[in-house]
Amino acid sequence: MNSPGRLEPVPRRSTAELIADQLRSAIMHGALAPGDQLGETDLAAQLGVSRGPLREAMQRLVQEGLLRSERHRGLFVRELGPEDVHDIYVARLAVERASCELIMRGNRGEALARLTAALNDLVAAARTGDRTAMSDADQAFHRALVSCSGNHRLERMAETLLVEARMCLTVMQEVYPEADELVEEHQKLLDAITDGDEELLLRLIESHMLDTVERINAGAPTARN
Amino acid sequence: MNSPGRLEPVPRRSTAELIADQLRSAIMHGALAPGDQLGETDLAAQLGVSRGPLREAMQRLVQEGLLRSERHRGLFVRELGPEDVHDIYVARLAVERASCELIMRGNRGEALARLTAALNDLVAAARTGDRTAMSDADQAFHRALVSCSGNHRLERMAETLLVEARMCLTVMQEVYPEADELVEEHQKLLDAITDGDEELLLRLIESHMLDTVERINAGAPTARN
Amino acid sequence: MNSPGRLEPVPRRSTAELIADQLRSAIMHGALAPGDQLGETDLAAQLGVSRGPLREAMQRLVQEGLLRSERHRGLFVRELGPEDVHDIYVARLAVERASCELIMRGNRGEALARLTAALNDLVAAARTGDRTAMSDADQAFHRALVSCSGNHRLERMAETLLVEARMCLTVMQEVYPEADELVEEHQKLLDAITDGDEELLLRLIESHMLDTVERINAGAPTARN
Amino acid sequence: MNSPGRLEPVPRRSTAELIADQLRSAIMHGALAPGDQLGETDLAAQLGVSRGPLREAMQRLVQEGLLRSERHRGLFVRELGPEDVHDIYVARLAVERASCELIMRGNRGEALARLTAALNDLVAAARTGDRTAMSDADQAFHRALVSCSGNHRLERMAETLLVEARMCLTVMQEVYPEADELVEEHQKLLDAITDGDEELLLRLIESHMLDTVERINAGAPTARN
DNA sequence: GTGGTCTAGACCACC
DNA sequence: GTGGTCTAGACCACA
Repeated sequence: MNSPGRLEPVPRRSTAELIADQLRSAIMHGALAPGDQLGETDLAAQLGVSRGPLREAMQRLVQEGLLRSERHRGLFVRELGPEDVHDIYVARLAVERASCELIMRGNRGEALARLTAALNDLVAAARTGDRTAMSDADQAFHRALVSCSGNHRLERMAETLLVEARMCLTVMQEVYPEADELVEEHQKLLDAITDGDEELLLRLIESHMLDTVERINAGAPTARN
Repeated sequence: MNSPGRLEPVPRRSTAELIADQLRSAIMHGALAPGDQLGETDLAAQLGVSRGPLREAMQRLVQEGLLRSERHRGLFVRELGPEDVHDIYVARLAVERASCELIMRGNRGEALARLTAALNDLVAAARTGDRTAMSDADQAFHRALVSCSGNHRLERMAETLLVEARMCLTVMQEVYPEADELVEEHQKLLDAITDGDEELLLRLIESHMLDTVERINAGAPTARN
Repeated sequence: MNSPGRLEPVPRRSTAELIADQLRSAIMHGALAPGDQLGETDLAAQLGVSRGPLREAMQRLVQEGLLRSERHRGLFVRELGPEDVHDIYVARLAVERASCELIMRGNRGEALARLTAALNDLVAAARTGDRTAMSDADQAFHRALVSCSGNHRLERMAETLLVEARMCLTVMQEVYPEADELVEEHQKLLDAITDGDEELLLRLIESHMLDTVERINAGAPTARN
Repeated sequence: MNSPGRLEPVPRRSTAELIADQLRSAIMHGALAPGDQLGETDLAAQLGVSRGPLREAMQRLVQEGLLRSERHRGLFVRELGPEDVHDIYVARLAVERASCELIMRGNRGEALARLTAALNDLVAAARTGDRTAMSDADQAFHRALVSCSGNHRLERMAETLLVEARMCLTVMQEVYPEADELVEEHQKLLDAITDGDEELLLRLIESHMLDTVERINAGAPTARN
């Protein structure tokens, strides 16, 4: 916690980073839908920047795998098919499972504090019934989970995966679980951490991921890859 | 309200502006106290910037009157005496009175909405009993009041005055009003706006300001100017 | 009041401050017109200073609101639209009205002396028929008015507002009142102070400001904001 | 598997991608060492490209975490400390463990074929005794392992992690295992896959990773992070 | 003063 | 026409 008015280094992020965040968010929420082309001129105008830094930002997203580059054609938002959904959640499982293990063997106290806070936010969002808010809180919970592992590489990998997972949900909103169910699943995860029951926790996180794949691919019209 | 993920211009403020904000906040909260000298080298290191932009930022604060420049000696945080307290609150009265008049003759609906929100924050802060939070909320209320006038020049002038007013309070915390009283005074202001009673509103804002001067200068040990 | 020949500390102002004054004056008189870009290299050469202090001076004017900063594009003289004219004069009204009140309740004698002198200068300028001289004298009268309030914050705020008001006039010279009218209006203000008629004074200062807004926005081609 | 002579689309990769590969390779092999600054002008000249595409490529590596950006200072090769070594190998463990599971439950035949080939290359490299060749073959083995999982996200994540792991080794070459040992460890992994012994395989891959962390951090002088 | 950063504008290749 | 690419030039910040 910062004492108010303390002198701290001014946080100055590069323009490319700011733009990348903006684009990532737009892709995540579906403002830029899978398959959409990203026109440089338009985007630059909308974002109030010139094409240079915009191109740098887009290359970041290409690197992440959120954009697909076709030479001399342009950049497009990557499209997701059923096998992508599976890939994404299996990869998330790998990352979050490792995070869980690290948490159980590490500083469980801090993790509990942060995750409890995240769960409270999720409950609050569930009460409003707002799908977007619920998704945001869901995502924040899992981001916190990985962050609590203390492993920056896992965090880095999770960041992209969470955005991709969100894309899956955005395209097919109808299959998102009910508010009660969503809260309950995360409550169980938290309980397992509280109880120190690692085996249970790993089983829960596995089913949490794999069930989601089932749900999405069951309900979804097949998208092109 | 922004739809999430909408593409918006990336907000990029200059380094000098960011530093100025940081310094203003530090002065406001007393981390840089009246009379303190601002060493370029130290500050630059603490803020993680080089001396160039730091000097530019400091010149901004000199222009605002928060810093005092002594040639070839350095820059110092301006000290406030009783007559400054009076000056500040009389100037605030001029600005906020004008704002009130504009609000009563302008878009009262929007003003009510924003000020009600600000009052709620103040009530919440009062419940915690945290002096700093209460001051912040108090300040935010008045900033909102002036902002609702729609007059950018009044806003600009208020910005500096609010910081100076805060400096007065920071130096002499003991005289800050009780939580109940604070909330009540602002509630009355809001009620007057709701009722459309301009005459009452102007009387209230006047006493709100002049009473504060009394309270501060009564309770305060005389500071050097 | 300085007794002539008294030895007083020479006011050694910083380079940045001197440069800022130069620039402010240039903007005020239209040598730097609204929308103009301020090239660092050129200006530094013209003023015979290096870029460092020049940048510091320009940041002062940005803080005042006379310049607008576009990141990595440069600094530009702020452009004024009709709503700016309104904002400026309403803000001036707030400041000068407060000053008038303080004068009527304070040392009216000194105020009368200084304002009478200022009015004489205005009359002299009116005789020459030189528009710039008249504007200068007009501005000096109002600066003196606010200065007589004895409130340094009001003076500080007036300083910028007077420059902005002058910019409005510079852009649209044709609407400036006739010499007779100008003198008469200020004579009335002075009379009201002499007579101690506060109510009349406030009414006069209000119409003085608001009429000017009317005159400017009526006669002026709409400028971009 | 390409049948030789088949006509396939030429992989026309963007300039930025090609440059990124070059840089990544240079970092991996230590031609660009941790802490080194990447001067735009120099690099552009050396690579025979202009600064635009170079900047785009560098932003890719920033996104990957191989470069660190300091605003207005430049880009630097990220430095690795002991805790980074741990992070990297734990993350690799998560990725490769998941890959192993997928292989055991998927198309084990193809995996065996590709991994046997990779092991043969490793053996050949071991015979030459060339450290770099051994590292290359080691890396190729693990890249193949993850690739056999068929999960593109795991592949993507492994790509960066393998480069980072290689950086760890490059900095501290002396701790790289003996040729015999290296071959033996990988032979065991292959045997476990052949035998279909998933439990053993997971234990082997875990110790393979964690032992490496031990070895590196034991033998290494503490590097700055 | 040097070098990072961004903008603006031009040219060329592809569709 | 649009995007990919590159150059020129200015601002910005560091040393």
